[in-house]
Amino acid sequence: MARKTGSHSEITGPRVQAAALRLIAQHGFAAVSMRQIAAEVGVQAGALYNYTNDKQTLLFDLLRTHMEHLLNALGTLPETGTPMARLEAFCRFHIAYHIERPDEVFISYMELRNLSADNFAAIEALRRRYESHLDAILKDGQAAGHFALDDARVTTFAVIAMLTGVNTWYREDGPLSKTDLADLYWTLVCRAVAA
Amino acid sequence: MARKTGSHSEITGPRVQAAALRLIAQHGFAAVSMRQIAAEVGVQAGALYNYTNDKQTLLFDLLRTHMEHLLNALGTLPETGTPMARLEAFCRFHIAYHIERPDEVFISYMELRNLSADNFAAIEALRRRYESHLDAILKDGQAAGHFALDDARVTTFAVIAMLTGVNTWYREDGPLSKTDLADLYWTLVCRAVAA
DNA sequence: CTTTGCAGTGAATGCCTGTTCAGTTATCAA
DNA sequence: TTGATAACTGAACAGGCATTCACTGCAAAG
Repeated sequence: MARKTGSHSEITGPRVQAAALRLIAQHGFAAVSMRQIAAEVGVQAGALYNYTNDKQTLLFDLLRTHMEHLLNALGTLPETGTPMARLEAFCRFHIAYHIERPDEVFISYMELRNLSADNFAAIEALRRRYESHLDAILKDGQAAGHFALDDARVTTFAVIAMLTGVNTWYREDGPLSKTDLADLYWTLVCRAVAA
Repeated sequence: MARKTGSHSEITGPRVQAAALRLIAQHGFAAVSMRQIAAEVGVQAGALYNYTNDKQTLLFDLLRTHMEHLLNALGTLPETGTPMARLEAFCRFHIAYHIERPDEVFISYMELRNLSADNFAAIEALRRRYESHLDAILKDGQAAGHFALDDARVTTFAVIAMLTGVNTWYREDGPLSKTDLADLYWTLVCRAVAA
């Protein structure tokens, strides 16, 4: 019958994703060719089509996978506790998760415009689900009188932009530990929203 | 001698820049061809080379021009007053300037990786000059005891990321006026840094 | 009215693109 | 050992790429 052991597809498949992720993060989706990705994996360009329908789908799968993992990880955060405690947990989670995945984060922001209309809508829906989690925390805290917000929606955007901005400058070998980093940003967020 | 009146180059030149700006912001540098830019202007691709040495220089000039205009505009802000007043002026300036130029801002962040090494270094230097302006305000306010900052450099990055994030969601025809917008962000920044 | 030279054309250059597919190789099941 | 088939190759396809350049049309200067 069919081969089982000795099948390479379970090895090559992830390697295609990894190579595409790295190269697209570095050079941009349009600037990276299927031949470059194949060379990184060590196969010919045609072999990539065993693992993706086309280049567009390859990009979409990278973004979709990232957003799904992000939402799954978010789902493990406790939903109980004060809004302040939940906000702190969210901020620390966001920084910790994003700082470990700079390539995924980078292309999830940069390559949206290279998605087809359908694919774009799908990724945007996932992103909105993520943002609505923070939005809910802020509105709960506002209602409970713990936060003083002029506009919860704008605050959501502001906080997420601020936290995600870490990826543009943080370096693993810099002077700040990841704990320092999270402490600094949490202080800023906390002061900005506290009543 | 040479023609003066009737020369089109003073008209076509800016039109090339404008078309390139618009198309690159929409589709990305690598995804836009010289033929597309030429078509937008209404000439053949070869004619573009009367206005730029090559595609790379066209991108570089767009980013350099944007950064120089930004720094020039920044230079008109008063250097006197309390650190708090200067910080408020900076925040309102940053939002107002960026919100009016979404395409320039977008490509200045997104297309850095498509610059040659030399060109990248030049743009980065201009960006650092801009950021150092905010950094100086924060350090002055810290020294004068008006701000309570755990790390001025990180605060600079955090504030700039937060303010620039406006461009990702603000729509002219939305419910918020630009004054509302600036008020909301200034409140957040002020609370985050005030002693 | 002739000369000047700018602005733009359109064809050509050599190379790269995503994608397909007939054919080859390697490994397993029987 | 044989037959099946997953995985991959390498060539081919039609088209697009940035860039160059001999040439044309035209508006202004002298």
